[in-house]
Amino acid sequence: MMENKSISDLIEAYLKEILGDSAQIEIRRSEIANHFDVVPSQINYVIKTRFTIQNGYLVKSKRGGGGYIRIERVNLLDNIDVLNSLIQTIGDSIRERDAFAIVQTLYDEKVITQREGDLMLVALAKQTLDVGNTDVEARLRARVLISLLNRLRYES
Amino acid sequence: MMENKSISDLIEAYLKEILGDSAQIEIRRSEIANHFDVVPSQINYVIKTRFTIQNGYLVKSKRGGGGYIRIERVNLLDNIDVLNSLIQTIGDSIRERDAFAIVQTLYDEKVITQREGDLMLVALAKQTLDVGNTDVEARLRARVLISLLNRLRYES
DNA sequence: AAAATAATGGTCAGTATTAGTCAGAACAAG
DNA sequence: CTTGTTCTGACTAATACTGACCATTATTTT
Repeated sequence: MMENKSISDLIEAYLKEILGDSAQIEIRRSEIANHFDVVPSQINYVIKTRFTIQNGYLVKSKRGGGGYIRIERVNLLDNIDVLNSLIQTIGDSIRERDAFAIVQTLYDEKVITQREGDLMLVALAKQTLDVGNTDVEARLRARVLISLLNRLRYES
Repeated sequence: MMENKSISDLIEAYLKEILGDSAQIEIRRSEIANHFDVVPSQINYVIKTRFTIQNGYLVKSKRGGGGYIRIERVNLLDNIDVLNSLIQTIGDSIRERDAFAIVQTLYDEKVITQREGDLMLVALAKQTLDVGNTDVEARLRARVLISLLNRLRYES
């Protein structure tokens, strides 16, 4: 077993080094690329493979003058099991009443507050998502609900 | 790491600084431009991108001798007129970035908590609402956002 | 008054400066 | 050799900045 780390590994370690105890860092893609003498897009590769939400990182960026890439460490919450099992029952399509039941479950399990639940209900309501096609609407609802559930897995 | 802000960011911060707790300020475009050593039209750029109604600001101006640009801070939900004009600018279609700006403003005004804002953001995100058609997506986003706003409006 | 001039701000298209995407080449492990 | 990972670069997208030209209002001159 060789100790030969890839450059991507070194970049990962470097970023985590300067992250240190900070909640977040802002870097310039070209600077990091320059520092390691690689093409800029490799920084995207490193971020995409090593700073995912599953690993507890949120990444945001801005282009143009004064642009940056911000890497933020987030706390993964411990309701993951509840959320995972709920996401599984959704599939790629869900009716309004079933979505509402899931929100109710979240509230019962104290994963969300009442107000958060109310906002979720509005976003999932037939009235809001109706696009004239019941199938499309149910798929859309599933996407919205899954996005919401995934967001509940962590906090910034 | 380093804070590499663009000049537009600095101008934005400066204007918000002198705005302070005041309801409004009146500036001279050429003065600000001079202060930061940029062309006057960049002030228009900063205002157009950072002091929109979505961001919670109303801007009026007058040309000619004694001309000025007035920047006024407004509350989105408290003021019926402001909310109506906001909903009007949303219309039946809105881009992700404009929707995000509105949610940010609601958070800044303490109308919603950070977590509520985060949930709203994912419900409005391109990733969530993308249905393969940009127009349909933007219309959906408008409906979701207006539903959420109305929910917040009639709650308090 | 009317006309000219001065003193403002507005618009828009073009350039500059960042980051993102994606397909494919290069490389490493089995 | 096969498969999965790393690395590259051409192309794309988003944001910032600039300057020439336009529009509006106030002031001065005739």
